[in-house]
Amino acid sequence: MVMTMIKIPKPSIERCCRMYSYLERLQEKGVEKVQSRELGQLLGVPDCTVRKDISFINKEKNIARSYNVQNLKVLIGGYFHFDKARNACVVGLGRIGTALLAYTNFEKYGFSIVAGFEDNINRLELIKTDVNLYPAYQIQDIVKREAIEIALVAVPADAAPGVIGVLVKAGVKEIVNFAPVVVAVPNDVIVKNVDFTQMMREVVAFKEMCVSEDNEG
Amino acid sequence: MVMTMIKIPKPSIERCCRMYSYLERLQEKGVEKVQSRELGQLLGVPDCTVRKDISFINKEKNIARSYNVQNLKVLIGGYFHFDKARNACVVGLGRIGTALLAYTNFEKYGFSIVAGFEDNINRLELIKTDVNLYPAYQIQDIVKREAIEIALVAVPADAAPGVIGVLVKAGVKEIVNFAPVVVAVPNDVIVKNVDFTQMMREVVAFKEMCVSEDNEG
DNA sequence: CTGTGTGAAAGTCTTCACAGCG
DNA sequence: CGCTGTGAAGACTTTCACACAG
Repeated sequence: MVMTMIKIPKPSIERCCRMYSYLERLQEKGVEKVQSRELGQLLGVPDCTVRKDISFINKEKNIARSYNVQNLKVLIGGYFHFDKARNACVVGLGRIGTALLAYTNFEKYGFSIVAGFEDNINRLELIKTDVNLYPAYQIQDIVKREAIEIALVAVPADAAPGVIGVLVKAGVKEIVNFAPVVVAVPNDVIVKNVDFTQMMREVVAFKEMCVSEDNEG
Repeated sequence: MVMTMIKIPKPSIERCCRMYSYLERLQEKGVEKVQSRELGQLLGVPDCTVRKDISFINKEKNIARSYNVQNLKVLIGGYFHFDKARNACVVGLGRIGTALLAYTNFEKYGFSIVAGFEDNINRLELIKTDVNLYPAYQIQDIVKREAIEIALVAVPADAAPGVIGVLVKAGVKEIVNFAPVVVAVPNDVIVKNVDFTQMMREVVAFKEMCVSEDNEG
């Protein structure tokens, strides 16, 4: 029942995601309180921006001397539904794909990789993992059967549009795309592109332009 | 001799980087002309934004009927110095690190991976690659000897601050950090964080907020 | 006195709208 | 016409600055 769907700025959403990760870490360390200043330092923004971000989400104002780590985490997590576990799959099991399959942090933070897909049947045999692997033509079936919400796409550039098309048809609405191409999708589907060459170029360009910034998602 | 250092917006820089990749691909395909509309479609922005982006860079106005792919690529590449080849290294040769070592696109687009570093000597022996590998304590020496400008950091979270500190001391000013921590650096150093869990959360959050956007770097 | 919450001001980025060229 | 280039308008984000709480 989301009724207070006040427009919250996109950069603000990104910062909240990062804040959430940081809060998890603080919680693991047993830290109980945190201030907007500290969070701001981490995010590379002033404290007032952090407070503003939180104010978009927090609709009950009890002005205190600092934030309770646990409460703030629950607030953000509840708002974006990070509290709910989600199933994901990896498509394309080359080096990047298998690295993702083995990436242990996902489980820890509420994402379960429940399937891996690969076109090349020979390669399927060779991969050692606990995750169930399937040939690519089974994407539709397995996505539905396993209630997969998120796909990590790590296929070659020329295969990406086809694969993403199939995923979208299967009902996947959240995609992280490691192939260096931009693929058009319906606008209820969110794609985040992670192109390594692109990233190196951006780092170079920012350096050339002297656009420093404390950090960046 | 950059004298016209007019402030160019950061999002604009990012779009230029993506535009550049796209222009490379068009050039490979032998396409000669491209219009702002088409570039805009790719970037998920209107054509006027593309033209504006280009106008920040382009200081000679010859109004024509479309852009020449080759010229535009040279213009952007020249401005951000993408034309110059750059040396990079990978630090941390776990799964992600070795995937990066093997990532063939870098060479193709002007980045040479000239070194890999790893703490665990046993692992060093096992990795098959053409890239020269070194134990981590040699970072300083090799960075200088090989004139390494860029580092891809793929070590565990708790090792990242230390490693990044060493890299910075060695003179590396451009870092892509795959460890899920934000590390403070001097502000002439650019760090781009690539945190997979973070990305999945952002995709989820955007979806929950119905913040669609045609695509995203 | 330290730190949060927030309306309003300032700043940044995007889009409009139209001149000008082919 | 169709498309580029761009000042100016508009939209969006961030930061300020101060009320308020402990």
